[in-house]
Amino acid sequence: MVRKLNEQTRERLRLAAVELFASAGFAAVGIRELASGAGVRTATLYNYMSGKEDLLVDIMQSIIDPLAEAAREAMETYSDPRERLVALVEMHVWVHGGRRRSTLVSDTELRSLGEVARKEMSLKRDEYEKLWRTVVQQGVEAGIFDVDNIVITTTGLLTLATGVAYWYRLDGPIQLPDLCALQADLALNLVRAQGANGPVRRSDLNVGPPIEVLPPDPAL
Amino acid sequence: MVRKLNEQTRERLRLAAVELFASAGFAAVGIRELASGAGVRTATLYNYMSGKEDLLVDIMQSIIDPLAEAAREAMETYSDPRERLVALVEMHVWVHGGRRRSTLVSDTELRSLGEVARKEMSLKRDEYEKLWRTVVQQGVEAGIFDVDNIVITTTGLLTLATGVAYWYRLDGPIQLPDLCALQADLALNLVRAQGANGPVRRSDLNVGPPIEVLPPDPAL
Amino acid sequence: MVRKLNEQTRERLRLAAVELFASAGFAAVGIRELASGAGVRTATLYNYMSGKEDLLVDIMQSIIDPLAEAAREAMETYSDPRERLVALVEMHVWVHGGRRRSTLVSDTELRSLGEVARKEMSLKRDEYEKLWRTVVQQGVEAGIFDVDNIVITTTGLLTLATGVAYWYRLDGPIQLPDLCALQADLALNLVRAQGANGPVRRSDLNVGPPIEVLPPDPAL
Amino acid sequence: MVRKLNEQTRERLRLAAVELFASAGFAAVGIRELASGAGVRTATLYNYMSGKEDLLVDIMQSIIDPLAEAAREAMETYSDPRERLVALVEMHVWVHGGRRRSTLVSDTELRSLGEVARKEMSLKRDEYEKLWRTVVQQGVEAGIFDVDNIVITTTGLLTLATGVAYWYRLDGPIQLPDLCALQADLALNLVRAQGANGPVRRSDLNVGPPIEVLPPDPAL
DNA sequence: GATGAATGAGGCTTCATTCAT
DNA sequence: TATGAATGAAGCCTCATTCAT
Repeated sequence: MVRKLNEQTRERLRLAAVELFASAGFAAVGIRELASGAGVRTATLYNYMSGKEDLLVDIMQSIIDPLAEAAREAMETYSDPRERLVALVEMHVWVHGGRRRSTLVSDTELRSLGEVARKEMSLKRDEYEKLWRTVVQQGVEAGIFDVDNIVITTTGLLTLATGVAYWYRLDGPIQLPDLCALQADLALNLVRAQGANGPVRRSDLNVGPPIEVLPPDPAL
Repeated sequence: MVRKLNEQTRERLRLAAVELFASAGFAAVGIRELASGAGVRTATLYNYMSGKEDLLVDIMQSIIDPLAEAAREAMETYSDPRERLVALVEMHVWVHGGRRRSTLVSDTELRSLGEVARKEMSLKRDEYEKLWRTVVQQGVEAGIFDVDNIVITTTGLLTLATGVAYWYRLDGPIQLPDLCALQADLALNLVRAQGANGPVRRSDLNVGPPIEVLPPDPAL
Repeated sequence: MVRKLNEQTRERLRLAAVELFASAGFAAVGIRELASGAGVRTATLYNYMSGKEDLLVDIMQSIIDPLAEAAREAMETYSDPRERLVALVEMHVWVHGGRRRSTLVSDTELRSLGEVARKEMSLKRDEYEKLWRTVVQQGVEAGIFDVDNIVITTTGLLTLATGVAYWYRLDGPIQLPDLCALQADLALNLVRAQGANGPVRRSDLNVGPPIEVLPPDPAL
Repeated sequence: MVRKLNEQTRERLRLAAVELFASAGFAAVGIRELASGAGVRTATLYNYMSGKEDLLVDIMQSIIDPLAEAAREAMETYSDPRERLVALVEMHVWVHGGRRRSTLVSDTELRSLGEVARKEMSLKRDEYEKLWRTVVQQGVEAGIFDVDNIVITTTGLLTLATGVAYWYRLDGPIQLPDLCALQADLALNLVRAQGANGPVRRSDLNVGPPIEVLPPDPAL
């Protein structure tokens, strides 16, 4: 029954880290702030981590692994490049909108990692992005995407979908599923996706609701 | 010709600051690094600045003011919302591609500023973004942009154009003017810009070359 | 009995601060000296203070509050202005002679305080001095003090009694109680205090031994 | 004609030093402040001094030498210990009231001097004080001073007369000559100076106006 | 598991001073 | 004479971390 307190502290630390890293940046956050955010003394932190970087790695892994997993799921669930694109965008936005702080940190603080961790994360990220590029390519080859430069456009798609982390608020006027749909349409616009009769929109496609990776959490 | 030693140091400091802030983040850069980057001792730095934040403010102003100026020029030069959009995107990309480090810092480190400077910069940025929103609105009202949500789309346009700072290299395979055109087309896609016979591309419009704000500099 | 290490350090720091500030002046004392005086490294100091000024404030409060308290006691214990004056002088000298270093710092370093603390201390000091002035006035009004200028004379009384901090040594030839009596006589001289048959001396009055505020400490 | 500028700077520097040292203390004053007080850059200061301590030494010498000189004059002019005491007090007060900042520095900053200069100044000061003690002793031996402890009383006399530097203002309500007379009376009180019919006051003695050492200067 | 205490290293900044011009 | 530029040393303070309790 004593272990309950324990997990509370661990959880508060996680939250504090996400909140602080997201708002001030990893380098600008001191362990004193982390400790007071978690309601303990600095020395206590070292029962929960071996160093500040641990916290950062945890945050990143909490994002990047589910994201990769969900991306694979999207690829398996759909085969039409337009549907695949929509699914990718929507699960990406789902995570970036639903856990904006964590994804912000994840997207921003690669440089703050030590060499080992950085390489590992970079690899994962590259693989993830390759999936997206593949889909764009498939759309182009299928003649249903009209794209000048595949690399730039893919980057644009990712940039666009990632951007929601910078401004979206779960408790704002827009519901997360609606945001997903809106961003999916933007993505289809970007690649000039074509349907039977001209430009295609999300609502024209046979795509289910967003894959619900990671429950949204306004604190994360 | 001897009096230049001074300006050389100042220039080297500027370059070092941009380079270091861009790659490691303001908070993670120590003044020792800045000093050695500028080829002087730390005490010497204080002949050129009153504090580390000075360097950051300088960088930001070097970007944000020219950007605002060029945006105003774009608005005056063109009246068609599609042309205006293209002009905005192209001068934005011109700067973000041509001075990627400075713009990266400018876009990322607002939080590192003290309260006074932060407010000032925020104001300027807000005004700048309002210009973009106005153009989108005008396009929608004119029936030539097909946009679901003006705010989200405007944010997307800015995100997209700003994103080039994260990956574009002046010395890479793509020429800056070409990048501008490509990004302009992406923007037109995003708003589903319409011409006489369907979707419009940059090449369909009567827009001159990008406004050449700030000469590109691979070091900046 | 092991838990005292802590208080030992704190005490050593207090002593070092008093000693150093008194002999070299607040501004001339570096935290390195304070640290080595306390037998710790500089970083350790900050477990015991939030800044150098803390130490100064502590010293001042250790003097000024007991002084005010004892002054009030003197006023309550006696009603005859001559007796009151003697009591004030003696408790003042008791403190200034018994804790010369602390009082020296207290009297000298007001200017080294930040604005907030300075104002607070100034207020307390002003109130304290007002008590003295009141006693002089009462003596004049009762016709037992012969004083040309009340303000100047009061200042002189305080100057005189405070002055012992500059030269008295607890371990010198003069005992603290004797010093008190001597200074009391000087004070009576200064105001030309009159008794039944001419000038009055301390031994003519019905005054008990000095109020023993703060035990004397040659280190303080 | 160019030398005029020169002397202006030297003079401004002197004034700035006195003003700053008096109000903040030698150790707390930086050469930047001295420079800006003198209206030049820091490097320029070194055309007028060989180090910060020079300024302090100059200030002290400007006080201590004239003081000693005037003390000797007082001893030569008068022979009655009561008159001598009055003359000493009045010229001391004349200087300490007329040049309060300089005397403040002079009395306070001995500790800030290097060993060599400190010893020299200490010697001068000791000699000066010895003169005072001599006078008190002579009064006691002549049976016209009633003093318990010669050393303590002498110290008290000096403390009292020196004290004016801490509060007197040339531009306040009290004229300097009046202040001298008031303080002379306080001194006579302190030693219980006797005349033909009881306690003696300054006005009972045959003493001329204060020796006018050093013209008063509110800036000094 | 929690923490008080301590610390080496380094944070940013100012110090007094020198020197070439 | 005046100063812009540079600097080693030191200023105060915070950093992340360890360890005994």
